[in-house]
Amino acid sequence: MSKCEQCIVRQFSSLKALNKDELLKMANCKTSYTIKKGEPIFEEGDTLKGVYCIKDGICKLSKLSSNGKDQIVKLVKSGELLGQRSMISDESANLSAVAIEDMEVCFIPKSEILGFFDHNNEFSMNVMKTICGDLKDADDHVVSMGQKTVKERLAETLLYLHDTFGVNEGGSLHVQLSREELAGMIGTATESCIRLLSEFNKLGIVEIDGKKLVIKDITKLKKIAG
Amino acid sequence: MSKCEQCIVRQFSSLKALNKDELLKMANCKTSYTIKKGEPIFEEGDTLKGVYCIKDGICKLSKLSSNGKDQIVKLVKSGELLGQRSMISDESANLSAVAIEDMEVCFIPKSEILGFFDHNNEFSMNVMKTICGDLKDADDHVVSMGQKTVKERLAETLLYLHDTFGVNEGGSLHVQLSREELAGMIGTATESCIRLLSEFNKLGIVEIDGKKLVIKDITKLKKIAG
DNA sequence: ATTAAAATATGATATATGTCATATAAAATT
DNA sequence: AATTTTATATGACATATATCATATTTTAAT
Repeated sequence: MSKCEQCIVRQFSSLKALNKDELLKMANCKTSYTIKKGEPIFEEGDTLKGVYCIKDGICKLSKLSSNGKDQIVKLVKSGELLGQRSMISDESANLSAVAIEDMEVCFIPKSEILGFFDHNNEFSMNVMKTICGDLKDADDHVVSMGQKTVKERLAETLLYLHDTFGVNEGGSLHVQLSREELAGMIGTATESCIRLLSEFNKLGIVEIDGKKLVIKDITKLKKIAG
Repeated sequence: MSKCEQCIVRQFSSLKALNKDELLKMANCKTSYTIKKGEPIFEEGDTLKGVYCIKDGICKLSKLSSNGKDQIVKLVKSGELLGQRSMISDESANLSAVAIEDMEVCFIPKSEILGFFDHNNEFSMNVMKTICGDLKDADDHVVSMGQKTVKERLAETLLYLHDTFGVNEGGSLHVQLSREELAGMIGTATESCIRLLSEFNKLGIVEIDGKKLVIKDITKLKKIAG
């Protein structure tokens, strides 16, 4: 069982407010998991008994719509916590969390986290700020979905992937989504997504090599995103 | 200066956790406003120096998109607080709040609210739960925007207005939005919104009398909303 | 290595939605 | 009451996007 003190998650998440004692206590009750690409951490409707610390890897948070398609609401990377909202609202998960690359996560039981809430004000405030940030992002997402065209949203999404998750050696976006997943982020049909990517490719904005996408003209992309 | 103890807002909002002393203290530093239909409470980008208690009336929270149109993200009614997120994130307002009917609101300075945060755990927890509820709603909103057609979203929105704000004597929806505003909620052009309303009218689903909309066949509407 | 399955790509076409023009109705102003 | 402005409504048309079909490429399974 590894310690929580040196864990990368501490530096970024609300957990940075925890002191040595609290971290030790947490290390004792956590469970570590490895999750393979494509596997779920939890599914919408699941009753979560705690939160998940993402130590490594990236996952998608999505929800199945009545049309049978998955809308991806958010991507989450290492250093973040999953399931905070469900825990606070005391509701089942509203979204499914599925790994889009191999992941390492730790599960921390609800009781432990709720204990921190009562005794560590800074921690509570951190969680609250995180959720407020998520709310702002979600509101902006609604505006974008309601007012922008698919093309604008594709441009916006590519920029988001670039800025949030960075690029590999060679310059391709680090997050490698299938066309279906990319379409699921944008809120469009897979074919439309493919077509627009081809268009961006022909315009010299994006270079396509299978799942590897290289942004060649970020200025144009920003102009399109509006 | 009226008291906060009997105020309707207390029953519904996070403020129900406040004790008599806290309410008295709050009553002493609050300012009451009357806001006429169409007037803003605050605009996106404004620096808020506190939160607003909605005592009476309804307002829209919206954001201007790069296409020059306003997307309405949420409607807020009496019993709710405005500006909590900005206060916690310590950021300027992300959305504009504009009255869609005459309103009575009270302004409570930031310092006052932040004091409650430190000393009243139940209050903090209430605020957190409210914001978590907003986040869930916003996520669902994103899914709906991304995956549903304009017709489905119109049906959904009419049902939301019906269920959340109720109907007048005569059965018409209590919230009376202009067609432009309704379109702004759905994320579509005003003409498309008008056209689909006409279609619903011809199908006997909605009765139209100017701004007054009566839902005649809620079952069909639910079926369309999906 | 061969085969099967899945993902990507593209064309053809249907449909939904946006835009522009214009008419009518309602509301506000003089 | 008359006039102007604004909101609602509808038609005509352009465009964006979805759907269906099919080819090709990539990945997985045997």
